[in-house]
Amino acid sequence: MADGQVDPIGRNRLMSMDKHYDPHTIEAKWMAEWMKCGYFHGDASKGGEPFCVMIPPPNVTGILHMGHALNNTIQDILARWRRMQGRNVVWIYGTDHAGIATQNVVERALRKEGKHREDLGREAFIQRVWQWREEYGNTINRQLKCLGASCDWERERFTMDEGLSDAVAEVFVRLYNKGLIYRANYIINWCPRCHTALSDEESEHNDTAGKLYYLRYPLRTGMTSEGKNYIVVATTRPETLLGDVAIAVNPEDRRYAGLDNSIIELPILGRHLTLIRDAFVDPAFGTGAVKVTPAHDPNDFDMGRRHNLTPINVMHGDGRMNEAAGPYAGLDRFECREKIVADLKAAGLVEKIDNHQHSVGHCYRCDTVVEPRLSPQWFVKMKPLAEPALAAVNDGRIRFVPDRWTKVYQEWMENIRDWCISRQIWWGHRIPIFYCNDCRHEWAAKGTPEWCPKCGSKSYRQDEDVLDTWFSSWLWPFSTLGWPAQTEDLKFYYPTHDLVTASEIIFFWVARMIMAGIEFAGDIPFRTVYIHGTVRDDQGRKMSKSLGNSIDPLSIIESYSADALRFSLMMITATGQDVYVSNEKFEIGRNFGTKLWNAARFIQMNSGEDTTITSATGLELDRTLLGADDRHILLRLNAAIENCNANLEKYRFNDAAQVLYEFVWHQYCDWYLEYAKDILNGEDAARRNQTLRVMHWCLSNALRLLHPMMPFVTEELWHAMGYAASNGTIMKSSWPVCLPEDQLETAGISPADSVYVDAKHELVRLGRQLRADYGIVPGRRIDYLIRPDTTDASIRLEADTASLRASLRAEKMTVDMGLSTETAMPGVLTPLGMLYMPLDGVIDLAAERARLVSELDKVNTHLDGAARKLENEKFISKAPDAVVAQVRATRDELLEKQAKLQAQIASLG
RNA sequence: GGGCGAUUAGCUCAGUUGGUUAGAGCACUACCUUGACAUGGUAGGGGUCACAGGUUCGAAUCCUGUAUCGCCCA
Repeated sequence: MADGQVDPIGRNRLMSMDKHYDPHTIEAKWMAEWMKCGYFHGDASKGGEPFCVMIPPPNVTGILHMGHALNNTIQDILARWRRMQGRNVVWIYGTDHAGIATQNVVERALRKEGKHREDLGREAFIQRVWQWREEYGNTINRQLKCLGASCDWERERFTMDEGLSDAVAEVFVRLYNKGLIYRANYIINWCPRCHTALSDEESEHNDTAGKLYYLRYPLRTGMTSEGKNYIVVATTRPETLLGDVAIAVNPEDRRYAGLDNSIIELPILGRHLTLIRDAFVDPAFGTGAVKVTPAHDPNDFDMGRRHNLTPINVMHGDGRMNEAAGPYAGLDRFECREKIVADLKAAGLVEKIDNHQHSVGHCYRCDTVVEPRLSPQWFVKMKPLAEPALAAVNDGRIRFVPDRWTKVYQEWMENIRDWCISRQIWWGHRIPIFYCNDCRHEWAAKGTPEWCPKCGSKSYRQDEDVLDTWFSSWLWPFSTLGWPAQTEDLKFYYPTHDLVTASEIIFFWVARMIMAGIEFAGDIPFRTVYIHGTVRDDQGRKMSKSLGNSIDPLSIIESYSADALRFSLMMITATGQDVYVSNEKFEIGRNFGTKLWNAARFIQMNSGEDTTITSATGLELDRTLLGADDRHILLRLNAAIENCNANLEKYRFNDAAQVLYEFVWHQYCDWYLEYAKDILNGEDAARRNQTLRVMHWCLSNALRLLHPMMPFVTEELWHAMGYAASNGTIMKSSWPVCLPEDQLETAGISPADSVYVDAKHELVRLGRQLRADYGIVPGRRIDYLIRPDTTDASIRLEADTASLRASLRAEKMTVDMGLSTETAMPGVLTPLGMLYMPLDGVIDLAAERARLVSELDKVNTHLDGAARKLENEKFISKAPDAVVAQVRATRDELLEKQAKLQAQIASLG
């Protein structure tokens, strides 16, 4: 509003609108207004048809990046669209506590004070994290509001909330009692920096340039087939040799025959190793002999178990070598590697060192090289949970969009491995396992037990570890709705509808939610999983802090508006494909917003004070007052509504955006408003009034269709144009539906109108081209002659001469079927007939002929193609009749064109 | 090593079960300050659909192979 006030009644229409839409104050104003009015709030008790979306909870340490902008724009479109369709919508927002990441952040802050978390102790440290969360943990919440996200902010949840923590404990106890949670000494991914175990999914494998060291292990007894008194093993991590317990070769490998009982000496430490034979060893890799270090390599761990070997752990949790490393104790693992290689070289035990590209696990939170480590951890047995979750996708109860992700999911589910859920950190849900100090009993319980359930002792302790953050996230779809209590919300909104997320967390999150939903809430957590692409820079690189190629969505909002950000993202993001963004791409949305704004401004300038015209609730049509373009734009609007809906139903947001862009800009603004100018400036008040009604009707529908993508400018215009009179907000307006057949019929609107006007537009374009070809300055008014092909065309064109004159800037427009051109003049073939431009001056016959001949060439080429097809008997007999008929029609049309062009060329003499 | 995806105009991408003359936005060229909009208008130029085979009356579209790039898993 001009005065910056919200006008709930909507009659306070803009008297003057700026040429340029200024989003800043307007966006903030409407977000505040919507929240104040509670429009985003979902209430189960109001019933109706539910629609529920769960936000992928952003990390509490997170700030909004382009990936969030894309992800949440899509969710917001779904939420706003369904809300306008009358569904009872709730979009749940919240954050997860991001155990490792958050602890890292707070530890970093402590370090600046020269402190370590151990200095504070567990309780005080956790207090400190809560404090941090209070202060900084709300950033993304504010940022999402800048984006316009219509989350139900009243329901904000946090994975460390009391309710969600209760759900976590409940689930742990149930699984434990069911025998699906177990503790085992197992080789896991260990982050020496974060000092904790990681799940397989949290260890990211990157191709890394490393070295392959070929080391000689002396033989105490025996000799290789080549007569050597040592065995050469290849390894990428020589420091782990300190933990070697054997040498392994493939059972089929002839090279090492006869060495089975030999004694092999471990370099440096001098330990005696034996040779084992295991099919796991690839004879083609390295020398075909590998060192076996069960405490430091998952494959070696498995081999060790198969051969009853005792693992030797040579490293501390922080990546330094321990006492078992002998002379290297205390060294960091990478220092140790250098030192050990130097020592081996000095001892003549290094055969060679090759460059070697290999895949190395890195901590997904801090990028430190992960160290496989043997340690006692808690695991969830996944097979029993995976089976029903796999079935839910296989039988179509849950659908992935795009479909190809189904296979990725199936693959992972079918080969699922147990989930390591314990983390050796402090920030998170502490594992609810208790150990009795007296009778050694171990049990799982919610809350704080009073005594040991077995012996009654009050002396017990709780497990020190906390749970993986995903152990709370996998419960998100129902824990946020109150589970384990059977709340009204849970009954009404669960199962939820659409889950919108990125492919990176299909395993981490999506798959596990499906398992948890079925296991604990008794039903699938959602019906559709829409997987969108990754946001990349304009060179296709992932956006990252280290590359410095990130584009901050807030700076885009600042310079282009949230609507522009949202609409641009939708325009350029093909379903499920990665999206390349650059600053300039956001001009699409900004320019479109300006176009929309100015269209509205134009209408408003022409509307006067008659508020009945501007009603958005119904359209009165009088067939005697409708021109062809009025009828045409109403048909186009119907098509836009239909296509927009169809595309939204299919999650084809870019197509939906394109449909609206095309309708508003190219149909409504380029053609319809231009056509309307003539009527608006005309004398016929009734006609003027009818056209204004159509103009408003189309705009009000376009605003509603656009609202899910561009919530702010559409709401502003909704009020500015007076459409808010009945309901106060576009959010509560009804989602557009097509004008029904009978109303179209009553108004005399038929598909033929659409065909005719499209043809007329083509005629106008060709007429303008003729002007341009002859260098007629835009301001000059000239005459045109049309010789229509058919009586129908003639009648329609006859009735339309005013509009044709206006679009072609013509002085006189003659429509005459019997037109004969005695004098040579420029002419062009149009879908409705020949269009001539009689010029006062002499025409350039040669140039005109060349123009027509080139046109004729094109026609001939296509004619040849069509003719060739029709001469082909196989085509006639095998192609569907409809296709053959189509080609015949095309051929006939081209023949007609050919004849006309030849006649025109002949007329030039 | 296994799987998935991509390769179409200078750039970024559409092209939905094979069927008129392969589309859009940006960029480019020319003209235009016209009473909504220069964040604009009008018109225009620009593509051997990565390559090689195959299936078909007909292939950007289906199949096989090759190349390049990217992602996931091991």
